[in-house]
Amino acid sequence: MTVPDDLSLQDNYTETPVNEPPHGRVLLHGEVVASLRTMIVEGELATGARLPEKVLCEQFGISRTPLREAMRVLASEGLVVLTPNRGATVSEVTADDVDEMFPVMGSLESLAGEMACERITEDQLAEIRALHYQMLLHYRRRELADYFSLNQTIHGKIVGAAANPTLTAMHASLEGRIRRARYMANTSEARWEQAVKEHGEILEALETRDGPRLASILKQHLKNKCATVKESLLKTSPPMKTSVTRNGLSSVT
Amino acid sequence: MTVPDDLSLQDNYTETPVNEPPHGRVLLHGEVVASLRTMIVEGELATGARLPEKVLCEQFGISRTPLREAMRVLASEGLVVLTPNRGATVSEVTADDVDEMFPVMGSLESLAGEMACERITEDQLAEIRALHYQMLLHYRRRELADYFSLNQTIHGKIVGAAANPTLTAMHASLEGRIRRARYMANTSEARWEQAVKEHGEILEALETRDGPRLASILKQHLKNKCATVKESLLKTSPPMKTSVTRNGLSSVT
DNA sequence: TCGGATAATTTTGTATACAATAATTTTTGC
DNA sequence: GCAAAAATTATTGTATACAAAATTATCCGA
Repeated sequence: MTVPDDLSLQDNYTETPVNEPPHGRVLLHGEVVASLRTMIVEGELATGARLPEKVLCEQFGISRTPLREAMRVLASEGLVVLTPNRGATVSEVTADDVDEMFPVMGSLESLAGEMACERITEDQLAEIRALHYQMLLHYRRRELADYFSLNQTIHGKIVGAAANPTLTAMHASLEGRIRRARYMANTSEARWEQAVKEHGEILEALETRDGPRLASILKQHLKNKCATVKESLLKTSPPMKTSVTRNGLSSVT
Repeated sequence: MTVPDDLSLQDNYTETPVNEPPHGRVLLHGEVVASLRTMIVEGELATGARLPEKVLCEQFGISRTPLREAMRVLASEGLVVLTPNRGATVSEVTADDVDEMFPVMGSLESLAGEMACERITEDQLAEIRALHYQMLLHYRRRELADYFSLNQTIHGKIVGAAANPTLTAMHASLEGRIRRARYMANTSEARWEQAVKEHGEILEALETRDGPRLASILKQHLKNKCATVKESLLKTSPPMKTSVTRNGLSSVT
């Protein structure tokens, strides 16, 4: 399997503090960071994959300077590991990492829920409600991927409703790292049903602006999600190795 | 006022994922990141200060390449703002930022407290106890700077006792950003007394391994700290402007 | 003298060059 | 034929070069 090798730099955006460029043009490394971040988080670049500069430079059509800047940033985000004189690889996600990340995610979302109850507007609530029922539809139809996508969106909207940029940034960063565990496939029917039930309670707590209740539901919801992921990690065979080559991304089983 | 201009690169360390270098030598940009991060967090480089590449390169004795890499990393940490074609400046810390950061800090420390109660060893507890009573001594003697320093250390030790690297990293990053508000000076006597009282309760909760109680004390403790900082920010005159020059850091009132 | 336009200078963003380390291949000795 | 050593190649880390943008200085007119 091979994907197109021209990763031309469209207008991806970064949340890194970069002021508006006076003349339209933007920093190259930022584009590359956004691109590679997506590729890593979405699993297009597998865990452990080497990231040779020359190849990536050719694919992005840039020189080594901005590419290397991007690598340093991704390393500081924990998505990439740098080994001096031996370059960069996509970082690994161990079961221990998952075990660490979820409690933190639970705290962040719990806070988000509490703040969201104080600040959410009727419009934002209506949006979340719509997403919720759309998600329920996907659940009925057993459309797992669509379900998960909306699920993420809803959690993101709740965090957004908390209107706290620091919280949003930390949540986004951690969410990206957690997403890499890609547990989606192996969710048991019972776990799924339970998650849907919790989402109903989440909406209810939001509607009644019951901050403490929402906080506690979200914390429990995340605890269950953590258990789901760990079950999945145990069952799943180790992820396939992909590598970056001149011809694009190729699976090497 | 001027400080020495040779910021030679000793062995500062980064928590960025960088494997051991096979041959002792380490990545230059990492050293610079650590150095500049400290300078920004400790307030040696004032909020809003421009960071001209040429000057910093001379001071660190390196070329622009690793310096610029360091700038990108600091930008991704939120300590520096990049404006295309106009370079880097130390980011500002507004009252709104403080208002955002503290609730998140409250959540993180609250989680840390809960986990610490589950995992803390007798040895770690003894260490914190020693630090606590040392801190009380500084309080009695009205040694504010020493008090604050130990205070930070204790909070850090509690987070460390939670034994969750993700949590530790996020806490450290946020702690650095909060420290920049440097509220220390204007803490009222009443606030100080209250904080000391809470620290007594913190130690008590740790000793009895009462996770929920510690979590709630810490959350309240951070809420009060937030109020202290905001009082202080209102009272304080805007911070003096320092700039980076060939001769070191110079105050320009 | 002041304001605005133009020119010189500085600073930045990206590309390339060069040196050092690591990986690979070839050679050599047994 | 195989293992170890040597030589070759590739890759990385840092420094420099060059072009584009922004800043500063200069000039000119009123």
